Amino acid sequence: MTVMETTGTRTDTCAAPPQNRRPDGEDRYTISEVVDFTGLTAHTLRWYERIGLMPHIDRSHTGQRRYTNRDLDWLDLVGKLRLTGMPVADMVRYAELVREGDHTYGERFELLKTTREDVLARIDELRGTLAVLDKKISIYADAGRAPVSERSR
Amino acid sequence: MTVMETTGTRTDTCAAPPQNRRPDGEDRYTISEVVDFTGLTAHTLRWYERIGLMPHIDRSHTGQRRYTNRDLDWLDLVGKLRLTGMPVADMVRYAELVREGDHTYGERFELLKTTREDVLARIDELRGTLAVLDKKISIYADAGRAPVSERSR
DNA sequence: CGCTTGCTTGGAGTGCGCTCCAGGGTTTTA
DNA sequence: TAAAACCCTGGAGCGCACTCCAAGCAAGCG
Repeated sequence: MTVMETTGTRTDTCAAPPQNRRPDGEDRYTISEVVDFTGLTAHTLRWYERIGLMPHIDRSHTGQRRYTNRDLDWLDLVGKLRLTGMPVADMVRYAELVREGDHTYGERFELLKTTREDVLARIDELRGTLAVLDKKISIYADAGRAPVSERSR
Repeated sequence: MTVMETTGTRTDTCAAPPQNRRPDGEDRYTISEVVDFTGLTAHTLRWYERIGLMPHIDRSHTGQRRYTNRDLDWLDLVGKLRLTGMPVADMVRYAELVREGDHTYGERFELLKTTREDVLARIDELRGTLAVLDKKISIYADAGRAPVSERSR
C-alpha cells in the first residue's frame, strides 16, 4: 500500500528549520530533506523540475533525486521571487537564461532590475494600503463603541 | 449580434482615470463608469455582487445598476485589500460583518488589525527579497561581462 | 423602423499554481 | 524476511479569481 506523501509526519510546529546544510561534497539531499528545508511539497519540487524551473536534478543509482547545496540556493532564490508575485513562467524564463550560458548575461541583468523595480512598486502599494488601514483602524478606535456604521473611507 | 463587453473601446493608454466623481446626490453611475473608475471589468463587478462582496446595488427603473459614491468608496477599499493578497472570501466576511450592523464592531476591528499585521509582514518579506535582488544585481554589475555562471546566492 | 450600443442573467470555461492518485519500485527498521 | 517508510512516474483534479458565453431587453439615433 502506498502511504500519503504530504500528510504524513506533521510534527511541524510552524515551520521551524532545525535541519542544517551539509558541507559541499557531502551535499546529496533526498527530496524529503529538501521538503524540510524549503517548506515546499515533494510534489511541487518534482513539478518545478518538470516545467523547467529547476535543472535536471542528479539521481542516485536507483533513480532517486539527490539535491545539492546549489539546488537549495536556487530554491531559496525561487522562493524569494515567488514572494514578489512573479509568475512561475517568468522564473522559468530566468532559469532558461541561466542554462543557456553566459551570453544571456545582459538579459538576466535586465530581468533582475525590472523585478527590483516591481518589488519597490509593490512595497509602495502596500504602504498605501497600510495608510488606508491605519486610518480605518484609528476611526474604529476613536469611535470607541459608538455606532459608526462604516462610512469613513 | 451581441458585442463583446470587455474587448471594446481599448483606448486606455495605461489606465488613466480622467473621470471625476459627481457630488453626492447626483451619484448614480452606470456599470461602465465604475469600470473606468476602478479598472475592474463589468463581469468582475457583477461577480463581486453575486458573491456578496458588494451590497445589492441600486437599480434604474429598467433594472440597470446604478452605483453611488459609497459604492465607489467600498470598491476602493476592496482594491486596497486585494493588493495585500487577502483572499476574496475574507473580504466577503468583512462585508458581511458590515451588513450585520454595529454589534460586529469588535470583530471588524480585530480583522483590520490582523490585516495590518499581515501587510507589515508582507512588506518585510519584500524587503528581504529586495536585499537578495540587490545583492545579485551588484554581483552582475561588478562582474562586468566576465563569466559568472550563476553561483553567488 | 432598423441598427447600434449598453446592460441584463445563469452558468460554463479559463489560467495559474499547485495537489493528488494509482500503481509500482527501493530502502530501512524490527 | 516481512513490514513500514520512502521514492518514482504520467496524468488527472482542484481552488481561486476571474472571464466569457448566449440569449435577450432597452434606449438612442438616422
